[in-house]
Amino acid sequence: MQSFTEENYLKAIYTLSTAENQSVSTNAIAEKLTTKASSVTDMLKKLADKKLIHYEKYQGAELTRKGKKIAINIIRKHRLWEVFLVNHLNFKWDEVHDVAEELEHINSEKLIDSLDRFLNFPQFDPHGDPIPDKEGKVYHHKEISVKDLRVGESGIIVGVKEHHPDFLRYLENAELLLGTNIKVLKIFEWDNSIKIKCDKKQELTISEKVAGNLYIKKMLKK
Amino acid sequence: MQSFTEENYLKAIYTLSTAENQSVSTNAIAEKLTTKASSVTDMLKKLADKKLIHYEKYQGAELTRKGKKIAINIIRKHRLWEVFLVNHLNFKWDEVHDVAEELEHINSEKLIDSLDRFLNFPQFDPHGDPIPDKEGKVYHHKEISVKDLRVGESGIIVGVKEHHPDFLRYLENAELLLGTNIKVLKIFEWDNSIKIKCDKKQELTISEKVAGNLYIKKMLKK
DNA sequence: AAAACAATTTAGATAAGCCTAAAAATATAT
DNA sequence: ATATATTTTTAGGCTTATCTAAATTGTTTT
Ligand SMILES: [Mn+2]
Ligand SMILES: [Mn+2]
Ligand SMILES: [Mn+2]
Ligand SMILES: [Mn+2]
Repeated sequence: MQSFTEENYLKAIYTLSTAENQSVSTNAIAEKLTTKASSVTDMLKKLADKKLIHYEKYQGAELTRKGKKIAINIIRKHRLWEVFLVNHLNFKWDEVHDVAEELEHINSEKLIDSLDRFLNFPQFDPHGDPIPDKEGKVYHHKEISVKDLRVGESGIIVGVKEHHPDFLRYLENAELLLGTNIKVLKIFEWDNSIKIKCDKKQELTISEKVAGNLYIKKMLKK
Repeated sequence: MQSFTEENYLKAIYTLSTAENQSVSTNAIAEKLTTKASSVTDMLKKLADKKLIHYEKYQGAELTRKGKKIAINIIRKHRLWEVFLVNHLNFKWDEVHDVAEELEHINSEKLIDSLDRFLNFPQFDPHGDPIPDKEGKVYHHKEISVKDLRVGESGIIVGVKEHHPDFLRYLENAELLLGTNIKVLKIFEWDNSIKIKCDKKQELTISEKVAGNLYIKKMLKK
């Protein structure tokens, strides 16, 4: 059993390493957890003692199999709670993160398995992120964004890269929600903004930044 | 805002004082929280500094209005989560306490208000204990037990005094659940055990201890 | 009222998690 | 290859919540 703090470090290492799939630097962890590098060093020693990470001085940290399992389980809990909050307690997708950040540390296998069943074994959370299964298997989708589409091509929104509440509220306002069909009508070379058509209804122009943060599943042309 | 630990002290003081409605002793708190008296003294000083309790050396502790409000709110959260676990996640009433003990510390007003609405504003938890409302009002029932009935009188089970899982499982096995109608048929002077009839079905004999831990609402004779 | 006993507080430690400032190691630029 | 800059670790402290052992206060008994 490990403390909230240890769990947060493991989760941080996991999310930072999947991005690069190798050892994570002290500074990167410190930034992620808004703490100081010296605090991180202390904790890395402790996690290494517990065989939850591989750690060598100045070489950064990498999760062991055991550490990875714990990290994935916390993410599983985080995302299942987010589904609960949105689907049953009327939270908006920009409001769930902080509460889920607390709920993810509740320790009860029975609780989380029952919640999973209650929610009907969801595959994705409200942001389109995959929910690891009980055994810790995670389905990673391919991370194609609207930026990867050419004029005339279309796709369905399946997730968001950035989770900032402001971005989520922007999307909600523009009715760019998960499941929405998008067709690229025009790309403005000047600033790489993109004119799109949604679900055969509205046309709108989105910035390059927005386009890069909208994950889609590419549709076959017809 | 206060730590989990502080919240647990406040809750302990609250539950111990409603029993006697006056100041709570250091030792009583220590026993309740399975910690040492010296640790309690330290914490009482701290809670007094924060104006959450009234405390004078050697004189025990009493909640201030502010401390009481926090304590009641934690109990509200504990009981609402218990309702959720039993009614929606298929927990048995003897399985909910430990998980609720963790969930009660999650801090989000929106969360608990939404949960309350989702559960349809329940008045009682799975053990028959009253759920304080948003403003902190608690309905206390009169705490009449089966022991207070005379031969021929009857009542409906509305709660349990003791919450030990073994006791709860005994009740479940004997089908002595909330809402069950009980009529006292005979009292055996020898050991004060009581022969009762439940819901016009079975007859059974319960011990004095069981009778004293079963709260009932007395029914008018007919 | 003094002695004996019980309850409570104080003194002094410990462990977790964090911090700042300084030292050491590594990476980058000239 | 050396100097400079960056990253990381170490040293030394702080806070919270614990503990044991000793001292103090309060309560009972004789
Ligand atoms: Mn989240
Ligand atoms: Mn999410
Ligand atoms: Mn309970
Ligand atoms: Mn209960």
